[in-house]
Amino acid sequence: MSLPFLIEAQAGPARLGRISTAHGEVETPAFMPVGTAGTVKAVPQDVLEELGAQIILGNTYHLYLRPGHELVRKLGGLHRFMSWNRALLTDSGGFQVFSLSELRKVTEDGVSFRSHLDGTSHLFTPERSMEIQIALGADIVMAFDECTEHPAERERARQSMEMTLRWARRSKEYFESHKDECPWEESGHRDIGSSGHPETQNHNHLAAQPGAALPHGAQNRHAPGTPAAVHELSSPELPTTPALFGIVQGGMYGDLRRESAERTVELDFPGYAIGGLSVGESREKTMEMIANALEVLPKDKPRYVMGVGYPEEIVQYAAMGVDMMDCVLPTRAARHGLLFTSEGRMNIKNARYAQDQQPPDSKCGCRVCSRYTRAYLRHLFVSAEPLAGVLNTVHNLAFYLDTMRAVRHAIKLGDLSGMPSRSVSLA
RNA sequence: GCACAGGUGACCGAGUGGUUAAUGGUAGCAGACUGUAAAUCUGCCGCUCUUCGGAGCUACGGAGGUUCGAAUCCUCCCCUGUGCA
Repeated sequence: MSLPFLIEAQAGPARLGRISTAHGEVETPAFMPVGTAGTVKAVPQDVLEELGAQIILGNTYHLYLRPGHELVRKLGGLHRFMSWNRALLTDSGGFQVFSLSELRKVTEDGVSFRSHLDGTSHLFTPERSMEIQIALGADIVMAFDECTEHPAERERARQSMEMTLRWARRSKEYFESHKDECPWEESGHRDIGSSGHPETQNHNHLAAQPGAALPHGAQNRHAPGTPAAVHELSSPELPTTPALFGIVQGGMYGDLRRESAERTVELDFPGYAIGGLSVGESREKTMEMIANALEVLPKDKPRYVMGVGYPEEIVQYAAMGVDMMDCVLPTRAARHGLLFTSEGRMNIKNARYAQDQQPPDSKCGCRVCSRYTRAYLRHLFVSAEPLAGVLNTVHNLAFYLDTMRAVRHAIKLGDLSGMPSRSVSLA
C-alpha cells in the first residue's frame, strides 16, 4: 500500500531522499529518463544501469496501442518484457489528452482517441488507464488527468482542474480494488534474469573506461565492481503492489494550484505529481506554480514535477524541494544533435566542430566523453548514422543523471549554492 | 563520319515565348525541441548593397539572331550519351 520514502538530509527546502520500490531504491532528487514505448530511445538497458538510472518511465497510451497491455501482462509485465528490473513509472495517458489534441475528444467519462498509428478509435477513462497500468505493472502509476492547455482562461483552468480531481478519485477507486492484479511474481519480481541474484543498486556508474565493453547478458547486467546490495539492511518493507500518485493541475493560477494540491492530498496518495507545466509559459511562471503546489503538498511524500526540464531548471526545482522529474528533452534533443554540457548547450552538427578533437564535455566522465571527439560525433550526426543518436543520448542522460547526483551530494553537504543553476532566462 | 537524344544554379532534375533569380529533391548553413504522433520540424541557400519594405547586378554550354519580351524560337560552333559505320 505505502511507498516507503525516507528523507535523509535537507538543505533548505531541498531534500535528499530514498524511495524503496519492489524493484530497487530510487535516490532523490531523481531524474527519470523517459522510455515511452518500452525503451529509452537509443539506449540499451545495461547502459542505463551503468549511467545510474534507477527509475525510468513508460507510457500507457503507447504501450496500450502497441504491443498491447494484455500482451505485456501475459509476458510478465513491463519490467520483464523490457528486461529492466529497476523501478518503473508509467504515465497515465493523460498527457496524450494534451499532445494529441487533433485526435481526441474529452468528455466527463474520459477521452476518446484516434490512434496515431492506424486511426482506430479508443476510449480512455480513469478506470481504463488504471487497468492498463496495472497490467503493465510499473512501481509507480499515475492518476488519469487532463493536462490543461496553455493559455487557459481561469474558468477553463478551474473546470479542467475539477475534472482532474474527479478523475483522480475514480483512478484511486479502481486502482485500490485492482492493484493486486499486477503481473509481479510472488517474490521473483526482483529478478528478471535466471540467476536468482537479487537486484542490486549500481553506484558505480562512472566506472566506465574508454574501450570497456558493454556488459551483456542477464547475469552480467551490473557494472563490474558494484558493491552488492549496499542498502539491503536499511531497506524498509518493500511494496507488494504498485503505488498510485495523484496529479496537481490548475493551469497558471497559483490559488487553483494550491486548491488542486489541497484537494488531491485529501484523496490521500503515497506521492504527488505537479502536472501541466512547461506547456509554453515562462520559467518564472513554472516556478511560481511549483512553489504554490509545494507549499501544500505533504513534506513526507515524494513530489514529482512532470515533464521538466533543462539541466539548470531541474537543479532549481530540486532546490525548491522537488523529488522527482522526468523529461524527454535529454533524449529527444540528443537525437536532434543538441548536447548538454557543463559549458552550456552544444549543437554538435555545427560546422565549427568538424575538426574539433575535444570530447563533447571535458568535465564529463561518461563513456562517450571519455572516448569520442566532437569531430567524430558531428560526422556521425551529419551522416545520419544510428550511432549518433545512441552516443548523443548516452551523453545527455549521463549529464542529467550526473547533475542530479551532484545535487544530491550538495544536499547531503547542506549547501546547494555551488550548483550551476544559472538564472533561467526568459525567451 | 552519319543518325538520334541531350547540355538549367554545388549535384540530380522540372520548366519549353512574358506573373522566372528560375518547381522539386539532395548536399550545405543555422535555429527550435521540456509527463515523446519527433533519428522530427523550421528558416536560409547566384552576387552586392539595405533604413530589412526593398534596390541593383549577373545567370539556364558558347556566339550571333528573331521578338516589345528568350532558359524557352532560328543559325553556327563546342561538348556529352546511345546506336550505326
